Amino acid sequence: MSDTAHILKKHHLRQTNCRQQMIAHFSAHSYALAHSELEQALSEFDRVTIYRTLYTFLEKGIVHKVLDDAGATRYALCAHCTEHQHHDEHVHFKCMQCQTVQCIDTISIPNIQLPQGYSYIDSNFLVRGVCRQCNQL
Amino acid sequence: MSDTAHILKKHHLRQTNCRQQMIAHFSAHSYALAHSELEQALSEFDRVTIYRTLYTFLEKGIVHKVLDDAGATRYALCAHCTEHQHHDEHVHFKCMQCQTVQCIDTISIPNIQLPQGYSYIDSNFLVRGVCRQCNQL
DNA sequence: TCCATTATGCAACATTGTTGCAAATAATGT
DNA sequence: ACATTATTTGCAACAATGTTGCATAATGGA
Repeated sequence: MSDTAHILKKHHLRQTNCRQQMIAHFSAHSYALAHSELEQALSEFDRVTIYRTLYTFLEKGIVHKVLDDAGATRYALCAHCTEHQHHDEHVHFKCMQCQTVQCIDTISIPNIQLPQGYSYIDSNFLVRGVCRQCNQL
Repeated sequence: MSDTAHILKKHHLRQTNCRQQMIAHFSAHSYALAHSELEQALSEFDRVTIYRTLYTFLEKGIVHKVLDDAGATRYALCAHCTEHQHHDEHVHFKCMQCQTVQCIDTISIPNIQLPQGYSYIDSNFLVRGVCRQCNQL
């Protein structure tokens, strides 16, 4: 069974063309994808289907949301998420030159001490800078 | 001279009704405001004017962008920003109950060590949880 | 008060995201 | 292989968010 088929099966999702291709597309890219990029790359599917598939993947813990400083939400494959809980406490890095956003799995988000009375659910850490590839130009 | 007038003068901006009221509105709220909230509160002004004023304020370092996990961008007054550089390395806290996003000035973003080859510009740290007010219900 | 510059309002449009419903498809059991 | 059922998809329509061009109005300085 292919990798993409396996991921779908693991999460009790039906094997559909759109889902398989979306997972394949995520796997083929090391950076977070915005809806618009998926729409362009997978133009045989309807915009709405892509939105709904992203939503399904989010729910099941297949992808996680990546905040960007410029409007559109991006998504990236989860490494360790489950249907019950996302575990994405890693840093997201946005390169201001090539505009890509990637997950930096090697740095975990430092623990912070919230003020009295605040409780913690999760967090999202976006670092902006210039990535290795762009720095070497 | 009023506070709002002073802020505009400091940044060499003309004193206009919309700008003054926007700054006043920001000052009156301890949490980050989305465009839609400003539009509702300042309905005498055009949507476009509010967008452009936000853009101007961003440029001048009067407000900073606050990332939210749900679509729309929010903005909050800067404490220490200038036209030349934003200094917003504090934590933003989103309460999942009342949905407000506030700046937590008392916690600064911990320094993180990026992988080799990456350079740092700035960062944006969003913590999701439940705020003090909502926890006390 | 006049003038040059800048800001605003309006219209039009582009992008992003959502909802309802009918037709197509996937999984299941026979 | 086929029929049944539940789910997914495509389409249409819409809502929300964000952008651009241009004529008019307002601001600040001479």
